[in-house]
Amino acid sequence: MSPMVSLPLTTEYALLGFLRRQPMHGYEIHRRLSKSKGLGLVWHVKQNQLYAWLRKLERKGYVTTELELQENRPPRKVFHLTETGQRAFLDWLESPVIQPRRLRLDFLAKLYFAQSEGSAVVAQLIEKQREACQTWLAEQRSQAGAIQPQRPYDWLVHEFRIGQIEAMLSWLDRCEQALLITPA
Amino acid sequence: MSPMVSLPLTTEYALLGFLRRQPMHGYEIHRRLSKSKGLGLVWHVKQNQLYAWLRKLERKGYVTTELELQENRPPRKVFHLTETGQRAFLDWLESPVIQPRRLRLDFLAKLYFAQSEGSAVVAQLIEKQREACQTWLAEQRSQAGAIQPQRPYDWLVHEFRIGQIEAMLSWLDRCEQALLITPA
DNA sequence: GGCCGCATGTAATCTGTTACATGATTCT
DNA sequence: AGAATCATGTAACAGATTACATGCGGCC
Repeated sequence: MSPMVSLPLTTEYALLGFLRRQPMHGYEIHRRLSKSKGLGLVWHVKQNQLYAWLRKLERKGYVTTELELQENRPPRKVFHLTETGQRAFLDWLESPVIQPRRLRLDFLAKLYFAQSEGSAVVAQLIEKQREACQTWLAEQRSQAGAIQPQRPYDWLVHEFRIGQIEAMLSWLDRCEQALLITPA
Repeated sequence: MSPMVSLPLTTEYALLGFLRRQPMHGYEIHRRLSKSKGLGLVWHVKQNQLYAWLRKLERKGYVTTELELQENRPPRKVFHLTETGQRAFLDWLESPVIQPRRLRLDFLAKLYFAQSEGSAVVAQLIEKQREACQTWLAEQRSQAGAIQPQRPYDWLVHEFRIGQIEAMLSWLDRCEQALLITPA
């Protein structure tokens, strides 16, 4: 079902997503992420950590490197996505996030890359995530309902989560409208 | 303004909050946090990390320890809050969180401990946090408004944040009603 | 002359997780 | 007999952050 080798973090998948569009060197990836547009709005990486991740992706076989020599400039290490890397990325891209707090970074990153894959991928991602949100919502509502009135704090904790998830659900509707009803 | 010695994490302040109510040993703190009631709903700590933090708090002078010997049981290391520790805790308790994502853990923890300090503290904490939320909201709205229609993704990112912050604001109203209008 | 951009990295430090160690007692 | 509870910890590893290193070229 899921890939053998586990990459727990979004960060690494997001790097694969960048390399899927076109082979790139680390500095260039960092330059793009530093703009506050697109994924740069959501995801911030320190330069040296970026290089560390790229080396790790190479070690794991998700990318290969090619040295591009330049005159009067340091050589570039250009990273290319492998078949394995592509499969890992697409598996990640198509699965919804499994914790509400993961919407803020992980889901927004998935949505960003899904746009390049066409509206069918976007539509499916949104729909799967909506289902996950509805499951969380039902769970939190049932827990909130089971709380005795002597425990207002416990009730408020669940109410907080319920409010956040409800906001996610109506935002997912907005996503559909903005990305699917009006095709760019 | 803020305390000299920096404790960046909530976790440590929350420990101070526990010890403010009564001196306690590590195992007991862990036992209470393991119940899914009160702060245990929000904050989960691994046992060995808990011990690590308590040692750190002692090193920093926020707590002192006293060994409580028992028959047929391992001795307990009982932690007492110092003056310094108390001041650090109260400073933390009264300040709102400065990033929206900090509501989920940090603010809920502050609110939990504020309850023991009386309704004036609760009321002030909620009010300060409301103001912070309104500032964030205005900021996100102005950024969302400045986006060109060719960039629906960027707009959605801000819309996501706006929705989350709005939900926080109406939840803060619910907090006032649940904790202040109907006094426990 | 000094700083910024290009392009890559190493080293040290901090925080957190996992797994393991101890050793007595009480529960099943 | 084996597991769970009490009570504390160590050791090893994973992740991220900070600071520092290199070395050339162009700009002010």
